[in-house]
Amino acid sequence: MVRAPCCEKMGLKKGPWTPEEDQILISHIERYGHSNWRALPKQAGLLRCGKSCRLRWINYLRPDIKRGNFTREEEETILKLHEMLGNRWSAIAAKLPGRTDNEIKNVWHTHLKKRLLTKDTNQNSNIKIKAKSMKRNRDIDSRPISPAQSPSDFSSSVTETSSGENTDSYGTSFVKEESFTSEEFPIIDESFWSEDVSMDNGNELNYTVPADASFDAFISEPAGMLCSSNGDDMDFWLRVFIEAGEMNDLPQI
DNA sequence: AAAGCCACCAACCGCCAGGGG
DNA sequence: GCCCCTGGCGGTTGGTGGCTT
Repeated sequence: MVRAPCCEKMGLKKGPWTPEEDQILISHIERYGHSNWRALPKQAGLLRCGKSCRLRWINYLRPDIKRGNFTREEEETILKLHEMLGNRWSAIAAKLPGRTDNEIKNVWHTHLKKRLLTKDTNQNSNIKIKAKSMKRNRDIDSRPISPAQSPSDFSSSVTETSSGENTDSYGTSFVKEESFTSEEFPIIDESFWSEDVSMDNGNELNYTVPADASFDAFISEPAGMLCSSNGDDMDFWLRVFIEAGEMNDLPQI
């Protein structure tokens, strides 16, 4: 049996918000702000718990909320960011002005996940990508290691070309080879990472590289997925699957 | 026309981290 | 260091409306 919700316990209202409640909440926040969510409903005269008020405001009533369907660009951004960050909806939402984590989560579960699954199936689901040969349209030297570039500007989503080759948004080309799983990735010296955010994301391993790490430093390490970040801002990331011993295929820095 | 199914999405729940006493 | 409170997050649920049979 589930624990009785706090709202019910206190005789507070649950369920969909009425326009009247919305108006009360908006007026109150416009006038007094929302320094204390717990106290807010009482002050505003709402029979809701603070949590419910906060959620309603954050996800629906905030003036900067962007309504309407997600654009193709927004969906692509979500896919890229999800690939990088996993289910960190708030972090993804931070990169999409006017969109909420809840909204993004819903879009992911209702549209994007299915799209991804379909794509995976079509592409022979078990295929993993390995950076066998890398060609870049841009000189990798010109890429900032320091987080000064916007993520959308520097994200790299893998798409498949008609020739079966995969390219990212920079034209980095990947050759699909045999399948291999996370267990087969070489072990990384954990002392290298300033912040251990490693996680098992399906068959992939994700790591965060210190923002000030030199590119030399991290390509010298065999890795699954490599990212660089600076705090919350994931400004640069490089998606490479590298096998030990194949570093020669990487461009010289 | 009615029933069943499904997709969507707003809202809720439980957990966790951070801050203050 | 401990406890409590609060905000924030991600997972899940349930109501609603549209579609199919």
